Amino acid sequence: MFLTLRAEFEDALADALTEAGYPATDLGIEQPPVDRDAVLASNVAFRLASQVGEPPAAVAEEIAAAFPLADCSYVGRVETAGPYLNAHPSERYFAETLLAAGDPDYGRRPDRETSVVVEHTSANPTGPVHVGRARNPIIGDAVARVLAYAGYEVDRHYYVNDAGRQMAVFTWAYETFDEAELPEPERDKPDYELVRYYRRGTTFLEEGPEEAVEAAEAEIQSLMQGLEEGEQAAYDRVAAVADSVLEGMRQTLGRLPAEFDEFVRETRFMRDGSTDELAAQLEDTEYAVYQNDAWQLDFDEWGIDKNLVFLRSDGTSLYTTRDIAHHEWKFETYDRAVTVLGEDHKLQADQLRATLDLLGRDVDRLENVVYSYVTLPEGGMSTREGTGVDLDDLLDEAVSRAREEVETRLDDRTRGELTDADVERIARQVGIGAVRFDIVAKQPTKAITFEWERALDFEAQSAPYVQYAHARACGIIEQAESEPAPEAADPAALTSEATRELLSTLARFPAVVETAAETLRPHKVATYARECADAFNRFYRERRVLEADGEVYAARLALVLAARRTLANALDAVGVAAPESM
RNA sequence: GGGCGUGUGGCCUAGCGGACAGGGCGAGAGGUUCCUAACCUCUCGAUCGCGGGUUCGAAUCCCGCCACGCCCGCCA
Repeated sequence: MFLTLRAEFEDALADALTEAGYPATDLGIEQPPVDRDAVLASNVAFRLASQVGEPPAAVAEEIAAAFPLADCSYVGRVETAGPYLNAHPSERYFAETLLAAGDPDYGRRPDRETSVVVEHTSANPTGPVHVGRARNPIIGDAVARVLAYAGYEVDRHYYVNDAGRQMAVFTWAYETFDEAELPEPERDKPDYELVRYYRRGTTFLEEGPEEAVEAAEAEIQSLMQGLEEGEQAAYDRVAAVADSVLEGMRQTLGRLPAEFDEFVRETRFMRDGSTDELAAQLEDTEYAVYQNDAWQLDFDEWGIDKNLVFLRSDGTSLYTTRDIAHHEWKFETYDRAVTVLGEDHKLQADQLRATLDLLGRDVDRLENVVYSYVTLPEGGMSTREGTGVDLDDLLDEAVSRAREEVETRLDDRTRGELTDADVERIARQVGIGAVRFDIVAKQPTKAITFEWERALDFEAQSAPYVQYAHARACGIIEQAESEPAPEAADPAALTSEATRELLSTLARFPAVVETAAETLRPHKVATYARECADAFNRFYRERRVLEADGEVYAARLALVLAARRTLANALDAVGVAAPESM
């Protein structure tokens, strides 16, 4: 509803400006501060005043007088406040918001008939997912969800780097070392079991006797060569390791939840010949240079002073070469491609983009979401070195703390009994939701230092805060004597500031989804969910629903339903569960 | 050295050209005969890293500097 109102205000304001004899460019539309009950405002008067040489407030008055209010159905009133022009909503705006927000699909935008692939996580399958990497699946999944809400057809991909040296080392280590000489696995899961070989192998290569290391290196080299030449046996050996580890990682990521439509293997683009084809194509471009026996691309024209080697002197391809072939495939298959990647991959991403550009692809279809890693107070996390906090441990701890919370509240409950299974489910929704929300609510480019207490705060501004507001709304509806009936409710019965403010907040949800999707910033939805919970909690404290009568009761109950839907969908759009009771 | 990113009360964070910079944590004071107090209300606390500039107007844009992070491999 807000989107419609904004469009209406823009048109009417443009008309008013023309009518008053001003140019209708740059309408200066903004959101007024929270303490104003206007929904939209314009600051055009500032600019026009300096052009015309009149005081801004006088110009604002002039525009207000010319404002075609009669043509508007959602803008009910326009007022000046000094130099500002404030638009107040009509009763119809509130009525339609109440109706729209009661829909289970509230916030979902119409189908755009545009497919987009969101690639995220794509961590090398070397071991358990640790918290340092956890931002990627959480942001990635939220980006995918927000895009889906905004009307895109979304596929989620995990790109598996199964062709690199790391995986060759891992495979060699797995085939070489005996389980008997390894420590006990930290968990009974394939990723935890296998990472022991990987750690053992890398340690051996660093510290082992020179001759043995050389022999190992030869074996690793031959494995990589096998992959490059398309030997089935080589693929099978690597896949045996990669698939097992990946399965363990998939289980952990599924807890967030972060699920994938497809695990796209790097080796796929070697086996189908597309990497070789691409390399040949690149050699023929005017940006290709042959230096030091290796084929490279020169990106001066793109302002990148670092050449990209796309064929080694031995003629083999590199990770980035394969990734370019991978992206050519994405471009053929999807309308848009979004990649969520760590800040350390930025240069590579810029080179990838430049390469696609020089190949004549429309690189506007490719967008990146870049995030910084989560670090520990003492430094970064590493799978190879085994430093860091495993995501499984963080989630377990979050769930267990949430369970304690639920259990201490059990005695104070006034509504319904909870079974043990309910308690467990709620603990999981709340605990994992808290971790997830904490990450998704922050701008990805900001660095995060991991601290248990901060990651597991269940109070204000957290997921549980929003979830709690949702559960309250559910509680009211559950105990109401009649079903909420938005179509029969009259918002005129909603008179208090708190009710009006809540309704105004709910009205903005579709616009928030739109902006978040456009800018690929799911944290905007998280911020909004918090604002919704704030508005609902204030309403909850000030106005009783179940004790009201007649029109007021019906209107408030409809408002509660609207808030419930909005809160549930805002949480869903960032991938946080919305329990009906907690 | 070059490139990219970040710098907002003690701590975390929103805002990224417009109305006195919003929240939360923390500290303090209140609030439940009433729909779940994981809540609400009030108080305390900010040279928006520093210095210039553009503008009627700058946390927001430009330039310089400082601090921190990341990258600058025929690794991934």
